[in-house]
Amino acid sequence: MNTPSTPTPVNPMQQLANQLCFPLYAASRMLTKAYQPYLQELELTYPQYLVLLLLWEHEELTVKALGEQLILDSGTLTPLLKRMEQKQWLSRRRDPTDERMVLIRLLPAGRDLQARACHIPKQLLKKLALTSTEFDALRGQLQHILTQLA
Amino acid sequence: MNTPSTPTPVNPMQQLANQLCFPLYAASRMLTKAYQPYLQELELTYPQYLVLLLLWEHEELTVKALGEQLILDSGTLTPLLKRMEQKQWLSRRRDPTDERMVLIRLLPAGRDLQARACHIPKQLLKKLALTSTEFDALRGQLQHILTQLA
DNA sequence: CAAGGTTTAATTGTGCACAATTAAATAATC
DNA sequence: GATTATTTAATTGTGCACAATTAAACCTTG
Repeated sequence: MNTPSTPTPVNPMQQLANQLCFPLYAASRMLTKAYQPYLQELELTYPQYLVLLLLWEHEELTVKALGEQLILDSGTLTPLLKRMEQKQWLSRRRDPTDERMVLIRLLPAGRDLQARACHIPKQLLKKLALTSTEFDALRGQLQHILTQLA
Repeated sequence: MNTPSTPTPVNPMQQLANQLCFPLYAASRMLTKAYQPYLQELELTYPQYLVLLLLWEHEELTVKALGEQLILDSGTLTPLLKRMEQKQWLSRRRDPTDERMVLIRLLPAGRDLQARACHIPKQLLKKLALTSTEFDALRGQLQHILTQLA
């Protein structure tokens, strides 16, 4: 009872790309939500947490360097960093030797968060419940995708 | 030359969870960007495209059903669907038999997009450059994560 | 050293994403 | 059948995410 004038196309959601891209999109959002209970205690969002991860390593970074590491532009970072500045977690100042650049420096209150956040990765790993093998495979494939789409 | 009073913690970004969660977060955003050139031609965003994928299959769905499939709540969907309604891709009306529900129905202009979008999945697959084996493994692992975090 | 080009952030505007609240309709229970 | 509880969308408010533009500082090259 299918009229030849309206050929039923392949079930669109069953298309291979959609079977991968939607789960990736959804998993990313679920993951952010999984962090939420831990980050909320620290009044932190996931992107802000990523900024701190980098500052805990380097103490001082330019906006550009942060943007390159996180693949985020100044349109995202500038207001985010201003919010973090207001909470005294970091400072923002122009580089005196090159006024184009803005130096983001970790402040004591931001350093203090490190100890309070150090348990988070372990909690997340537990939630994910991946074997070591699965973990490595997934990381590798995500890296492949990042490389491909870079 | 390391003072014992400041024990250097494990490089935070090297923590296992961060080596997985950040790539997942980044890959998801890169993927959305990879769709952009194709979707832009159709004046469509990625979440709007996902709504259409479902409507191409079902013609009419409630907001609740869309939300369950896409893991999005009315706070996200209501304004998104209103924008799509304005473009005449779909209609929104209360279910007469249960006024709590809003029925989203595909309109002709929304149906027309199906033919214009049908090449997109193949283009994306090409960009991802995954072998069939990698593809299945990745899909399975993302599914695992979605299940774990559900 | 002046003109033109490049680099770096900030700004502007649009569109998710989601928590929390509200409000209306329906269902359940007494 | 009125009371209470549940379901469903909409609303409100905050915070990304990103394209496009702007503006200042710096660099280059003639």
